[in-house]
Amino acid sequence: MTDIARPTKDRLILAAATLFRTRGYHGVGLADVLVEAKAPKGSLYHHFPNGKSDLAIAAATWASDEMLRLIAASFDGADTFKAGATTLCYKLAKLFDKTGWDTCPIAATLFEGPDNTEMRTHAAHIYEGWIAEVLDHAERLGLSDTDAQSKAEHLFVLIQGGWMLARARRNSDILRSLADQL
Amino acid sequence: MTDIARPTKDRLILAAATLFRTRGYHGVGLADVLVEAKAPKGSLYHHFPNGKSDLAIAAATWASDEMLRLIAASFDGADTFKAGATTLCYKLAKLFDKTGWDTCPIAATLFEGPDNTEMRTHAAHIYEGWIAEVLDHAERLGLSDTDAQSKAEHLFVLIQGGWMLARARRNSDILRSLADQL
DNA sequence: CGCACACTGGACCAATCGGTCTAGTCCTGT
DNA sequence: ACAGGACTAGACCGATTGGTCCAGTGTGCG
Repeated sequence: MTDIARPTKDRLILAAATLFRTRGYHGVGLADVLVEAKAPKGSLYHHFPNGKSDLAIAAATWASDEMLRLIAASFDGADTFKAGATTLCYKLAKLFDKTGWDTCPIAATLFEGPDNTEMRTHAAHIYEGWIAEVLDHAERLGLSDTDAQSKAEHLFVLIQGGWMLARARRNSDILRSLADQL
Repeated sequence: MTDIARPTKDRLILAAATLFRTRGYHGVGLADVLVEAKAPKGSLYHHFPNGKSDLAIAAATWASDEMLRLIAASFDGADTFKAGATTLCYKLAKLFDKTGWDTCPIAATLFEGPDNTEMRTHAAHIYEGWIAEVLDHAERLGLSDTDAQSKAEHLFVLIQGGWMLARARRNSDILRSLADQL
């Protein structure tokens, strides 16, 4: 609730994002997070009064912000939609190789949690945010409204599905070939 | 190990498949499965000596077989690859509406589990099986080898990503529009 | 100085986790 | 009839789970 994010809080979010991404919401115990973040339990419940679910939402939001930056960085210097999309796919392939074989952080963190409605709507909100970001760039690059919406959704679908196949194969090649399908 | 699958074993597999699909491997306790399957714990460990992980693999295999049947049913009466793929997408959309908003059963069951190498390789094997099944139909319908491989992978990616977006939106429309992208 | 408050540290808790074990029941072949 | 294995039934176990609680600690402000 304070204006400045504190180191401990950040460490918790980062640790949670990393762990949830690789092992899923239920697959990670608070103990794991606390060890990874080098923080005591008291701190966790100070910063996130609702405990694990609060932490999950914060972690997912953080991961989403990273993705939005990645999208922006890919499309900002692009002349065409396809060029931007291709750059994004290649950046994601690189990220995949670097971070290893994890799931989409949002799906791992929010979809799988308790029936918690808040989590699911937050996940949907995040995904629509990604599509909206792509859509903005698509329109800026000259696509018609309906075409832009369709293209943005299509890119989202390709990336999600491609990431999953890359994960199963432990090989990022498929991600790089995604742009050919646009 | 017997030749005939017994009702109790089937009930366990079915219950596990359903629960893992909706809440993920770690999100489901054995107690949940046993209640759903109306079976005691002794039966579970009789049929699946390695417990939860055995059960997960059996559930994933069962789910995969269902998917293979769905693919076959979609392509068997089709004249073109695109027609078969379209039918498959529509069948999946119907399935989505019927079963509700779950994840891909394989991903939910096997990806998220313990570091267990067996589980992950089994998941990869299952996915390649789906792609191979589509690939067979693609070649039968006249596509060249390389084209067929690419098309089969592309369809897999579209379906996985589309299902995820459908889940977030709780709306299967996107699945029906997938075939336009082929 | 000393008060207030944000934050840390970790002991502690009930509940639940996956898994083990054994006694009992059922069915089948002889 | 009876032996023996397949299967059921559930009590029980130690470990771990998410969560609570409070005594301390540091720091900034009066």
